[in-house]
Amino acid sequence: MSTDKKEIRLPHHHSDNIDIVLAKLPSQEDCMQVAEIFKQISDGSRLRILWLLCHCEECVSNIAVAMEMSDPAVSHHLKLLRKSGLIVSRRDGKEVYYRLADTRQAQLVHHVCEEMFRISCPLG
Amino acid sequence: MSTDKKEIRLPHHHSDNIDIVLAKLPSQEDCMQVAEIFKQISDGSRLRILWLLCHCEECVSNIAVAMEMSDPAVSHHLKLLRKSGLIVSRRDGKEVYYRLADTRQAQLVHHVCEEMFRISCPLG
DNA sequence: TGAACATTTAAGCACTTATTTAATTGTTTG
DNA sequence: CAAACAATTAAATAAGTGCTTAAATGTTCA
Repeated sequence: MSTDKKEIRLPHHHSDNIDIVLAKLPSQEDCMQVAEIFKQISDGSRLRILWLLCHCEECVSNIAVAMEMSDPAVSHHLKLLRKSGLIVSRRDGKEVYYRLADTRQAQLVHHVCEEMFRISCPLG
Repeated sequence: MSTDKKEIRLPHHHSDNIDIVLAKLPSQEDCMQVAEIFKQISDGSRLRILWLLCHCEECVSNIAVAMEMSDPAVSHHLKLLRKSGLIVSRRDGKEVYYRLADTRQAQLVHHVCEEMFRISCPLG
């Protein structure tokens, strides 16, 4: 397994440590993978659903009413969130309950959401 | 100024503290505002550009070569990042230099990106 | 089994987005 | 001023997204 990076020669030279920085530049693949996580909280509706699931476990119809959204719209977002690994689901009778996943990614996303709301919406 | 929230009555009752949670639920407007920040790092190319600007100040053509992208594509992403307030620019002669903004949002985004790469791409 | 409830899926639509190529603007310097 | 370089903007396009309505699937219980 090789860890070589493509040699990049920049047209201009501004700083001496640019080569060190470029050596650590994440690959396109890694960036796409990480961006996929952030994509989950890049939509207001989905971010709001995730915020709720950071604070309680709930079933689809309750989430839909709380969000003032249709069931299919909520189901669509829950599917994306589950596919990304940020939430998990369990069925109990007729209802399917969703909650935050117990992973480091989910914990980090939870944390950054709380902080960003604190910073950007201090009166909220 | 009123801080009232719309009364929401859920179809099902699963937990007793759901009302407390719903009382703290961020508004749709606040969620859209915060999601707008996360939208900046929800695209792999833009996330990679921002990662670079977290580590150095650079001009457009150098960024384009480093990213192996066209100048207009890079310029497009830089425009979005600047509009969001995460980066700032300065012109020096023919070149325009971009760097991370000195704001709490930018610092938080920087931090969460570093952590997410560490967690999701430990070998990168 | 069949009716009612809960959730998901399918199809379609309006809208957004990332990129390319080409043209334009801004800046320096011969 | 004109040529060269740096960056941005414009137009066009292909792909993706969020939501709606309608249909289908899954589950319970009388």
